[in-house]
Amino acid sequence: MVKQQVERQHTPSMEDYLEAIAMLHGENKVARVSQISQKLKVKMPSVTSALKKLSERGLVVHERYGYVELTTEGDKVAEDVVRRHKALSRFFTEALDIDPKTAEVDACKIEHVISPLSLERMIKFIEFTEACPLGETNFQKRYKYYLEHSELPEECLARGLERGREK
Amino acid sequence: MVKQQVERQHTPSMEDYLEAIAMLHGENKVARVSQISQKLKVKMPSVTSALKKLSERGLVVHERYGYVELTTEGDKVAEDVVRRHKALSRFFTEALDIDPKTAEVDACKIEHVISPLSLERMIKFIEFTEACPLGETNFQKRYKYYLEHSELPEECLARGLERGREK
DNA sequence: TAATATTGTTAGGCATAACTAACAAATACT
DNA sequence: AGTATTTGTTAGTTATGCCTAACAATATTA
Repeated sequence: MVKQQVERQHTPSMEDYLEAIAMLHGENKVARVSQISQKLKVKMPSVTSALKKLSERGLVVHERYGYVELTTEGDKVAEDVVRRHKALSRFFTEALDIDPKTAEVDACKIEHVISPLSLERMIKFIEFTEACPLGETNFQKRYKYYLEHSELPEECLARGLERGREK
Repeated sequence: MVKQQVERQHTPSMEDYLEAIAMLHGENKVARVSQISQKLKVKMPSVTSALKKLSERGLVVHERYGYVELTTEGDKVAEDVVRRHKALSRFFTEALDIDPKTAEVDACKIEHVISPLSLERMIKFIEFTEACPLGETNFQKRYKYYLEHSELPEECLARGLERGREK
């Protein structure tokens, strides 16, 4: 009788603002409207109006012409976005061998929509492949060979395993 | 001097409509406003207005109170969305061992934002693991063991490989 | 066929989230 | 200190994409 699926609390846009503010805090100690604007590639008035909404929701503190601070709650949300972002970016680069730039772009989009379960599985995937590379039969090595040559590496063929060929 | 990154042609919402219409065509031969409405969980007026836009863009043919058809162009777009959807869904279920329902939900979101490269890599990943399972040292088997037990399977430990421990 | 139910449309409203133009405050420079 | 530049805000516009309410066409059925 109660709403089953919890609605996402914040929009992708709001998450982007929080993430940018958190990153600027990490880089420069402080966050300013102009910097947020640059980082997110939106104009300053967009930032001002976003900050107004985030203030109302108790996620940031921002007084006119001043620095932008995250509240405890805002920081919690921001850190979670950053966590998702990093996990995705890492999964794309390390597991799928995607170039860092594309991985970044994709992480920026997907971080807002991926389910907690899928994210967790990607993290587990990376953990596992790192913990269990099995030396030269290394899965990732074989996978990357396949990516580069578009055909299977020898280890996959040279064992006379006829599994799966013609039924 | 020319725009580097090609803007996405259609919004997630428009892609959803096209995808739904293509699916209904597959299921029922015809697509109607009420069915699209049900499938996408939006009200009928939202469908009507979306169809108007899609008509203007030459992606669907829809005359008042009639069936909805895809143009050649519309079908091309729809099929591409479906392709992305299926690839993602498959990657989540088969590579990450995620339940089909969550995989569907995530595919529905991510299909609109993932880069062609990342998608292609996920497809390659599945192709590779299927073509090269390496029998009992099967990567996926070990990965699933790790998921279930939260610790590494014996094959990963029982080889006296000290790689990476301390330094 | 006339009444009813279903389906679809139109009109109008609302929230999000961007934008430009104009103005105001703060900072930097001479 | 006074002017110019940078930074930030306000006001107003636009586009997307949903919604409800009211109405219209189509389909069903008594």
